[in-house]
Amino acid sequence: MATYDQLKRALKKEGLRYTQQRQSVWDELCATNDHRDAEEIYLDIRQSGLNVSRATVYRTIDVLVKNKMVRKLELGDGRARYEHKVNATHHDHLICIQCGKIEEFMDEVIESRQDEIVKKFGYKLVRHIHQLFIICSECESP
Amino acid sequence: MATYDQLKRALKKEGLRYTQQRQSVWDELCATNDHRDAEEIYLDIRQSGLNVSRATVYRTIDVLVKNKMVRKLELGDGRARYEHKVNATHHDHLICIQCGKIEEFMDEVIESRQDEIVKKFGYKLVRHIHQLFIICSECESP
DNA sequence: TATATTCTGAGACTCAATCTCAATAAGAAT
DNA sequence: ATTCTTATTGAGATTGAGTCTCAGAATATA
Repeated sequence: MATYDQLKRALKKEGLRYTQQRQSVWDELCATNDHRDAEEIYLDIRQSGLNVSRATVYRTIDVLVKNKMVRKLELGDGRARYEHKVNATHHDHLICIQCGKIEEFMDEVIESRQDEIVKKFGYKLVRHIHQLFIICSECESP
Repeated sequence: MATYDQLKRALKKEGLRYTQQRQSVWDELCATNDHRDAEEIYLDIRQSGLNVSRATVYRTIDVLVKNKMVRKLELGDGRARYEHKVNATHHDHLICIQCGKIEEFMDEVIESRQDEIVKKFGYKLVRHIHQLFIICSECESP
């Protein structure tokens, strides 16, 4: 497993033990490039024959997010989505308000404008959320 | 009251009755330029001697948001914030992750880049969220 | 192997937001 | 103004994502 060491390292850094359940959560997150919520991840783990509790799924995801192995997406609908960051470069999201499809975009001009804005205020940028809510081509003309 | 007609018009458009409670919620929202959550607005209404239930506060805010009289802000902490849009121009937000202070910014370059990105995908932009989470100058060097 | 410590899971709990439904109020008709 | 119809309100129940609890299980250390 390619991401085996990465998990072990993160857990060690946090002073946490390496367990089968934590590996299962990480494996499931890496299994797809989807943007799933915690419940979907929980169900997909059970689907694959393993048994990890909801509590452990949430707890493990928190550790992974803290260690930047997983990104948490807040779309404003009350359910956070998660995506693994293995081999991923920075990007933001386009979200179809009809079908829920999520796509990624990245724009250097926007990135640098953000830095300038924050600088002008005399602040320090920690992170940003940039989401474009759209109607995708399939939903527009089905 | 300057915003009396605006409320009446919106309610009529929605086929809803004009009531004292709905006026109170709208008044309270217009009373400040803060970014308050529903509970704060509810408490501030009670503070001012009026009595409107939490349910009515939530229900009225929904109508106001739908009619673009109020903007709903999702900061990812589970509590939506609201700001009235009387005499307001479009802007996005800078949020201090230390003290919670919210400031506004607007950048034409970013706005047009957004349009171009969406256009390139062949999609239709409906709305966007752009939030810069920062540490403000007071929090950085207190 | 014994002992200490962390982890897990089931379900209780939290909290913002929504829903229910009987009582009340608004608006229309007379 | 009074009556009638229908929408609105409020108190509290409910929902649902996420967190917490704690006894039992698993892991690490002596």
